[in-house]
Amino acid sequence: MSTEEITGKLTEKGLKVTPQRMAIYEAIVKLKNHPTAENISEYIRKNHPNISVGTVYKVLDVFAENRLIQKVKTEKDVMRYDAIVENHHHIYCSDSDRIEDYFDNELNDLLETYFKKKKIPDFKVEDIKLQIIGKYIQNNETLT
Amino acid sequence: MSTEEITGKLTEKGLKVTPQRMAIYEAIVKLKNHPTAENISEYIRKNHPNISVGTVYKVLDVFAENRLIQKVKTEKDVMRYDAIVENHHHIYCSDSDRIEDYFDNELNDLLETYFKKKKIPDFKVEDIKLQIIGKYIQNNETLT
DNA sequence: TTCTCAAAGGATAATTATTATCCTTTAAAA
DNA sequence: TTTTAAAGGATAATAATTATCCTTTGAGAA
Repeated sequence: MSTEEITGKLTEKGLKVTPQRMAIYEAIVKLKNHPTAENISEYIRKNHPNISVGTVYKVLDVFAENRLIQKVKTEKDVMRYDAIVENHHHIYCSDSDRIEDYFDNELNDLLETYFKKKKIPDFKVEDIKLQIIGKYIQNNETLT
Repeated sequence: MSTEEITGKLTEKGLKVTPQRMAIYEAIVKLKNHPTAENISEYIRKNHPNISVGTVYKVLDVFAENRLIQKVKTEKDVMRYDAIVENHHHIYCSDSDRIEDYFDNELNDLLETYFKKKKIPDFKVEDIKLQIIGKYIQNNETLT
């Protein structure tokens, strides 16, 4: 993602463009596996050694409020962040902290259709997210 | 849920039956809206004023490990707990901390069928949970 | 370009939920 | 009844996050 694109996203939301925000946004995009605030801090420290941890948290909050990123729910007590805000789901590995994005428009359509038919009383559905929990299988059986 | 039933659940898992565990299990069952450890502490304090907070956390962890209860993922930094371990989903209210259970076997079948057909490469699905996010609508318009 | 100032950042302290420690108590099997 | 590993209580420690408060800066106005 280019500097201009990020600048665009920020100004679009009426947010000041600062080097800190640029660096943090870039970091979330670049870091895979839905980084924590600490992952992000560590990553940006390489090129911006003087961005404080507090700032990282503040910026992440501002971004989440403005739907530039989203928070990812986990069973652990660390928050994780996702640069992708388009409708998608998450694959949780049940024996590691790996979290992958899962895109599936066919599934989205299926769910939309389903909940259009099957209403939940007194409730207006805004969004549906799947947590797909399971295990990654290494095909290492042929190796020793 | 009766004392005998709870005792049964504990012994079934090879867990010692203690007054603390009984009280905590009862509390989770009784408290709606997926209580936090603090909600539970507060609740049991009425009848068991000397159960310490540490014990509540320890017991909740033991219960979760033994699948007597489950942890509920939220975007906040407090863990919440659910006495229901059967396959079900959660409805998250987007403007309060309300979390409701959602049971729907038709939906479960639909998802099972779908993921039987549509494999995720190198991944074995163990469980699928929906987070249904939206708003409860009060029908108070006729009232003033 | 310079000025202005609300918004943003830095450093640090404070908070909050949770976990660890360590000694005491107790459930439950012998 | 005895035994003992497991469980609980009190308290301290940890770790993630939030608040504070002063300084700096982005960006619009002059």
